[in-house]
Amino acid sequence: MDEQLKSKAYDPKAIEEKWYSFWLENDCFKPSEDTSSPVFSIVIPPPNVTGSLHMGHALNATLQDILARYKRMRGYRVLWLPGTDHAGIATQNVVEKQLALENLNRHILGRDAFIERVWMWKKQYGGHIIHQLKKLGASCDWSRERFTLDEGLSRAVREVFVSLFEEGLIYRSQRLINWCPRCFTALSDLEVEHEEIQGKLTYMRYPFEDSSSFIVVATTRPETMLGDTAVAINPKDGRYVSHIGKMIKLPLTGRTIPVIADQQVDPAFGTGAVKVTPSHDFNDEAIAKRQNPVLPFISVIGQDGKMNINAGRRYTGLDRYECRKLVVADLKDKNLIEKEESHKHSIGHCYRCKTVIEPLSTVQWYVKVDTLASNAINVVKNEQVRIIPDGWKNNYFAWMQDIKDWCISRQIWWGHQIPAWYCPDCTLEGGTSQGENIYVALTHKINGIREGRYKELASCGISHKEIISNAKNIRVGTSVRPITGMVDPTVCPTCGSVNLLRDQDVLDTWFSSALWPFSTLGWPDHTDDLKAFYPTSVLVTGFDILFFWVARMVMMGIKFMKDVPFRDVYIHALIRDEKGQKMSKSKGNVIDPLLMIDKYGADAFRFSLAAFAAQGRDIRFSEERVEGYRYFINKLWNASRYIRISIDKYSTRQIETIEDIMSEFEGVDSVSLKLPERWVLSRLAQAAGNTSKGLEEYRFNDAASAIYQFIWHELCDWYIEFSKTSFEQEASDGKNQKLALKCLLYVFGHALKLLHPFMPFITEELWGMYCQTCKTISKTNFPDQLIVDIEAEDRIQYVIDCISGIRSIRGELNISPSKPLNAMIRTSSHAANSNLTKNYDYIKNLARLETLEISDVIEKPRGAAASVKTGMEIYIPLSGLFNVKTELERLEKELKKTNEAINQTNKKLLNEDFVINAPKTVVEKEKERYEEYIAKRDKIMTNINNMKELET
RNA sequence: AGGCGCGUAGCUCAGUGGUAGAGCGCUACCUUGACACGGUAGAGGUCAGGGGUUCGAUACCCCUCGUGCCUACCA
Repeated sequence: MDEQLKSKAYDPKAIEEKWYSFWLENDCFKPSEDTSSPVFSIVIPPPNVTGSLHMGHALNATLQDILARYKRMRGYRVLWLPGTDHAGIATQNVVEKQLALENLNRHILGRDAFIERVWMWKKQYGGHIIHQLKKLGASCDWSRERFTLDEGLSRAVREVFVSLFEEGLIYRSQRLINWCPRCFTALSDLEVEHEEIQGKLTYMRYPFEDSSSFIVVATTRPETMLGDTAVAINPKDGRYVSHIGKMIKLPLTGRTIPVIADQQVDPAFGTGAVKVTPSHDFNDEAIAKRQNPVLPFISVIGQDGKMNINAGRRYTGLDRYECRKLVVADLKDKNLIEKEESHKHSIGHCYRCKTVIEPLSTVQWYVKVDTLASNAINVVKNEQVRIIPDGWKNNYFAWMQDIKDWCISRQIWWGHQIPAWYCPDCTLEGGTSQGENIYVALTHKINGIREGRYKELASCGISHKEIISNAKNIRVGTSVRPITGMVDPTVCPTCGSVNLLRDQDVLDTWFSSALWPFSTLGWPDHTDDLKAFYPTSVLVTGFDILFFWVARMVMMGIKFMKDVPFRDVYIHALIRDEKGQKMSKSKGNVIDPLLMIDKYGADAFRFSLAAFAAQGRDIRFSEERVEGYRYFINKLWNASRYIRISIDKYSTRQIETIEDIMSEFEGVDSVSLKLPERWVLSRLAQAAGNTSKGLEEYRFNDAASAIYQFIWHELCDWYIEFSKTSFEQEASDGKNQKLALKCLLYVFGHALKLLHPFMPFITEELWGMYCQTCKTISKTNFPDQLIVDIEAEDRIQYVIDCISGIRSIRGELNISPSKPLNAMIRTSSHAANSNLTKNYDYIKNLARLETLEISDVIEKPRGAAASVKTGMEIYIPLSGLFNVKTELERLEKELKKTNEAINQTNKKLLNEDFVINAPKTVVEKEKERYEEYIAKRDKIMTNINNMKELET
């Protein structure tokens, strides 16, 4: 006797690892060699290499795995390509934290040594999330695993960069950007999270130069007043128009600044007068640039978030927030604070470290996105890319139409260093040397100088080589021409100088992620994989990266592959905790998927995620439901035990393999089958159809519930119970065909296949129990084109109604299930009579009857409980332990229900408009219902009267 | 401020222009030969509120309330 027959409970731990290794060893996850098959390909949205699996990943991977496994069983050539991205800022942060523990920092190490160090870290910890995906059962082709900093992917990045630059779609520009003073880098607009906070609005008095009076401005950032270069008012604002052009003596600084006019100023907000700090506020930058001449830009805050020398000696070196306090205090001393009021406003935070971002004016690299974006809009409009559910289309369009140029340079070291070089020896049009516009800060003093223009350093006798190897920071003005190319240049193509400096910045990680759908397949080479698997079939992802990836992948795909990167985009929900809160480390409400797998098994966890994944809604994770699906697996396990026990009991021959039995059974003519067998085959067909339909339409929850419903409430609740009778009948009928046993195996085998994409482990385990030599269930065909048998469904449904009627009487009168009953059924139609008679044994056994009489001439016995159904009346004589009062109550309740139904139906039928306007079929149906209920009511009333006689 | 979504059983959620559903929980009875991680039978819902369209609305439209998210340059 083997393990299953002994164990009444399923233990996932024992088998999951075994089967995962088995699949790997047998190359089950690699695309088939058969190039004539249709192709289905998915690239995984690469998780951060620093990451560990969270619920979002688990859901994402589970859905992809379900699709991949399903399509494999459908005969597709499936590629699911895994990998991770290098997560520039996040990874660098992690390693820098490590260094800090050793009292080191990246500048001490130097760039090369630092990068070496990050690679070491990646080698040691980077496989973490991949390992977790395997625990989940993900059927990725691990032989094709990629990383955004791979040699091949880096070549793709370079190719794209150079090509976009040469086309003028990549350029450098000095403007305000979002700067994270902690990560010390620029961020794109998307990487800034806005959060509403309760702040203060400070009203400050700015006196006019002539001290005649003052103008009051309101601000949330008093410290920036040190960099103000104007006060703006709306040109239509009568209160202030006369002030336009007047000069203000800016407090604390001694500078004078003008009052200017600008349309954007809202007279209704604050005082209607706005201080303008072009260097530290995006609005103010725009106002400054609209003025003629342009307002001066005075930067008072440095990259470290501290005030710089321009802020004045008193404030230099203070943190922005310290300085704010001091400025307000100083103004108060001078009686220049009018008031402070509390004020709600939203401010930007770094998405990696949550530090408040600082707008700073710097030179950065940008991608010009307008034409790329409009193409990306078109392919969604004309459905070359489908977004599912399509509610997200609007968000996509809205974002795309409003898109601004993408800042792609980051001031960090971990990533793809920008392939651009500068020549300090070339001469600009005006005759000045480019070296005048390259500013170098050295790590230490050389020849008495620590920082300065390249030309200055060179003239102090510092060699080019020394400059490069000791540079801490190199800033290059926008007037300096970048040199780029697929090969690192060694000489300047213009002047022949060999003194080239490489751009220090790296590219945004998302820049390489945007190429993922084709760079992972080998582009820019024309590989077989690229030909076979691009465009990919579907991208499965959460909406939070719709813009980060989907949009950018579409742009890059169209641009470089001349085709969209994927046909479908399936956007799944975000997983929240039971209270609907977003899971986050800081809230401490994170549920670790691996914990769930440990506790309930990967199958139960996966199935829960699929069942949760209704379209267009967030998911509140509920552990209780996971537990519920573990029970479901246990149910399946025990159904299998029943089957194996039955085989032992009824099969005289050697056990055949499940594959043989299933194919043999396929040849059986349904005419030779009894109704329960025909019924379960039909229900299987329906379940298979619904499961496929759900998966094809990305309605994972529908697919999951179709298979759940079938296995538990049809196969187990009814067919297995019917089969007990069928087996006995076949054992005694002398033919020894064992059709029912084969049918059960056939249906069970198909059910396992239907379930396999959701629950790969248990289904493989059970499948294997019926055949040591068969191929893995993952390589069988998904059930398809099974036959629906409506007649069998209707007839068995009638039998089920009959059995339920008897069970109701038992249940409601509180009669023990073990007490055998005698039942009489009076039928009122030939069809009913013949149907029930044919299924006599099934009714008798499933309703636990001692005797059963079916006839159309039955006289209702005295003292019997009754149940009235369409076409039949069921009587259970209960002399002795019969409680008249209880039975009366039961009948009264039934009568009430029936009367309500009659009223409802009657109301409709009396409504002429309904009869005239409603479709004929609906009216007919309603009439039938009415008749049925009337007949039922009459019978119930008769029974009630009988009962009352008995009572007296 | 705009845009999007959600409000259905005690809880978590499906769903549909024509009889309101699931899982968990609850009640009663049952160690019946696959399964107590189980079986059988029950209880429980003005489908947020108000208006409109319709023969008929939980579903379609409008408004209100509640709630969540995204976008925005009100200093």
